Amino acid sequence: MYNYKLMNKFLKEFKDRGFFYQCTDENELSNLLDKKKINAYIGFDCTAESLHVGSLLQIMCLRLLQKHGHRPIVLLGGGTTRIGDPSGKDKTRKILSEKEITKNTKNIKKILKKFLDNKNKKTKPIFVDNYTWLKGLNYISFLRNIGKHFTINKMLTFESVKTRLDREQSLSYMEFNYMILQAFDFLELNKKKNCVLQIGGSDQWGNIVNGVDLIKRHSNNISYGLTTPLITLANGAKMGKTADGAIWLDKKFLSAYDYWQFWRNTDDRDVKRFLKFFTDISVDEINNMEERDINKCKILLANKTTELLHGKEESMKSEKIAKEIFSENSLGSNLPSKKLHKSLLQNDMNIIDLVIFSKFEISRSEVRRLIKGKAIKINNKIIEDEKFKISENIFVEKYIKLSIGKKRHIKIELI
RNA sequence: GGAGGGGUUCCAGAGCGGUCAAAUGGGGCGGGCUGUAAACCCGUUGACUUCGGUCUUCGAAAGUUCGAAUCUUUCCCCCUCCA
Repeated sequence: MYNYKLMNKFLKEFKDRGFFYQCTDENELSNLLDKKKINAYIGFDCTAESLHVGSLLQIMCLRLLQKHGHRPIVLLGGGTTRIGDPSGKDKTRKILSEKEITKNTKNIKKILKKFLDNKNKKTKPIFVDNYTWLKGLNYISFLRNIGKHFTINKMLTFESVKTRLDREQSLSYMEFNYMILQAFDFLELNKKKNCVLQIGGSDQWGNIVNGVDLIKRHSNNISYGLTTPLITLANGAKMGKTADGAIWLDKKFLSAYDYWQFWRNTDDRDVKRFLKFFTDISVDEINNMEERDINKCKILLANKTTELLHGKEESMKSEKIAKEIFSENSLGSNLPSKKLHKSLLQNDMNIIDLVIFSKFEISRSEVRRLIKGKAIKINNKIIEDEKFKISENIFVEKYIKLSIGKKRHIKIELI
C-alpha cells in the first residue's frame, strides 16, 4: 500500500471508521475517487418488511458516500428476493409471495429515505428495483450474453455453494442462479447508471467479485468491489439479534424509545466502535473521548442514532423518558400510555389482569412468577399480592405507572 | 446400493417403562451488586389454578401396558461411514 495519508478521503474515512474489510483494488479505487465523483451501489434484500440494525452499517456507507460527494444508488432486491440468496444460509428460505415482496420493497425504501440526503442534487440517491430489469429477461439471450461468462467450475468453488454441497443440503437451480443475477445487476447499473462500485457485507464478496468480473468480460470496463466486516458484539453475539427479536428500523416494530434504549445499553467495549460506525461524529472527536465519560458516550450514541432514524424530536423525547425512569423515578409523564376503561374495574380486575391488559404477549403464569420475584410495581410500589385489586383510588389524577422489572414501564390512563 | 446413528421443552444436549413438565449448559426473564455496562451471586424459565392440584408436551400416526419421552409397527425427516 502506498502512503496511507495520501489515500482518498472517502476511503480513508471508510477505513478510519472501521467499515473496511476487503477491496478488489484499493489503490486504483483510491485514485479513481480522487479524480472524480462516482456512483456506487448497495443492494438490499427485501425478505422482511423492515430493515434491522444488521443493515445499518450498509446504510452508513451510503451516507458516507454522500458526505464525500458521491452518489449512492440504492438497489432494492425486488427481483433477486424472488430467488433467494443462498449466501450464509444453510437452508432454502421459504419463498415469499409477490404481494409480500412488493410491500417489503416499498417499506424498505421508505426507511432508507430517512437516512439519506435528498436535497443535494449532486448526491441525491437513485433508487432502483432490480425487478424492473430482471422480470423481463429472455432466457435464451440471457444465457448467450451473460451465462457464457460463467463457468460452473468456478461457481462451484464459491463459499455459498460449497457449504451447501459439502453438507449435502440441497441447493436448487433457482438459488444457484442468484449470484449470476446479482452480477447482472451490477452490469446493468454499470451500463445504465454509470455505477462503478458495489459495496456490501463481507458475505457478499463472492457475489460482488462476480459482478466485477462480468463487467470486465462483457463490457471491458473496470469496476470495483468493497466490503464491510461482519459486526459482532463484545460478548460475541451477532449485532442486532436479541432473543426478543431483531432491532427493527421501523417504528411499527420497535418504538423510538426502545431503539434509543438499545443503543443506551451498548456494552462499554463497543461504544467507541459504534460511535464510529453509526454516527457522523468525527473520528478524532470519538478517539479523544474520555473513558470515564462512558455513560455520556452511550447517551450520545443513543441520541445520535435515534436522531438519524426517527428525528431529533423523538430522540430528545426518548432521552427525557429515560431520565424520568432511571434518574428521577417519577411517574413518567412521557411514557407510552394505554387507556383503561372504568367499566373494566367493575369486574374485579386484579393486578394480573392489569399486566395482561397492558402487555398482552405475557402469560398469567409468567405474571405470577414476576409478582413472586418482586418485579411488578404500581407507582413505584412493589405489588406482592397476586390478588391485588385494581380500584379507582389507586389512580393519581387518573393515571398509574405500571412497571415490569426496572426497564419496562407503561402509563395507564383511566377513562 | 450396503452398514450404522439420530429426531426431546428457545438452543445445545441427557434421559431410554412409573419417583419426568423431563438432568446439565447456554440464552431469556426477574432480584442483588453497580453505572440502564461488564463480571459476579441468587431465583426463575409449558399453560391454567380456589396453590390442593388440573390440563397439554419429547418428529407423525397407530399399538402393547394399570402406566410410555422411554417398548412394538408404519410413515416422514436428518446425519455418518462404505460402494
